[in-house]
Amino acid sequence: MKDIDIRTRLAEKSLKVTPQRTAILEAIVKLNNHPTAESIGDHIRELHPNISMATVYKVLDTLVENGLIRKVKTESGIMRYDAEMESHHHLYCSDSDRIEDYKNDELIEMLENYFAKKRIPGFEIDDIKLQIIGKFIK
Amino acid sequence: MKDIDIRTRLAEKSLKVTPQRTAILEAIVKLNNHPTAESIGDHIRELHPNISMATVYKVLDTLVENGLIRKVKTESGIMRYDAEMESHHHLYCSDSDRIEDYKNDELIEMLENYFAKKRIPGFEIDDIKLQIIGKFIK
DNA sequence: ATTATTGCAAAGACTTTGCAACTCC
DNA sequence: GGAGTTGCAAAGTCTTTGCAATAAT
Repeated sequence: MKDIDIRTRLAEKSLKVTPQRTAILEAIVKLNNHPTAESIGDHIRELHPNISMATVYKVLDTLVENGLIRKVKTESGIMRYDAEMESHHHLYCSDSDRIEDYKNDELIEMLENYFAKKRIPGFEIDDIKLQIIGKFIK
Repeated sequence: MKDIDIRTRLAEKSLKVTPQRTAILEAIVKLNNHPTAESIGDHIRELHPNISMATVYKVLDTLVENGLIRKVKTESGIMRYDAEMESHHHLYCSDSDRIEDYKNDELIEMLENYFAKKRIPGFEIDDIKLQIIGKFIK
């Protein structure tokens, strides 16, 4: 995602294109590691030394509300953010705080087929997320 | 799980059987609703008016460490607790903070079979958790 | 008797809010 | 120009920590 795309994506949502917003969205895309608010702030502060964490949080909320990024929940309760908006799952390292995206259309399809046949009584499914916990091996 | 069982389960882990611990473990089992630390505290305070939240948190940590309960992560970042230790998944209500257990051995087996065949390169799976998001219908 | 646990108060981590100054459209 | 956004400081929420008093084995 290029700089121009980032500005476009903000504008498409009728969001004012500010340096803080472009920097934050760009950071999440570039870091590509499900960063925390804190690490986004640290990264941005190299170019925008004056950005405040309040702004980071406000912008993150705005981006989530507008469907430009997603929150990723963690065991520790610290929120992390992800610019990948397509349906995908997550690999969680059981030894560290590493989280990687895991895309697998076949798996998504298998689950959709399964739940199309086997309904859950009293429940209407919107989305399914897999948390795959394990170890990254070299 | 009866009172005697709760005391036994604590003792089996070489944990001292205190009124606070039995009350907290009993509350999680009885509430059966993935309570937060706060709602556990509120529930217990009816019988133990003096229990402190610090104790609630310490006991919850101890119970998690000893495998007697589990933490359930939520979108909001507030931790919730679950006394169900068998492998199971969760139904998350997209309109409220309701979370229900979802047990389905067939589904677990299907996923195990799938990942037995289809490995994830560079990753060794320990556990898989499904978060099924949707709406409870009456 | 020994060791672990409790409760209090205080601190900590992460996040949100109020508001005046400032920016973008 | 006007509505929306930023940054600061302060407050809020949830959770953890230190430590003396207390309770369990």
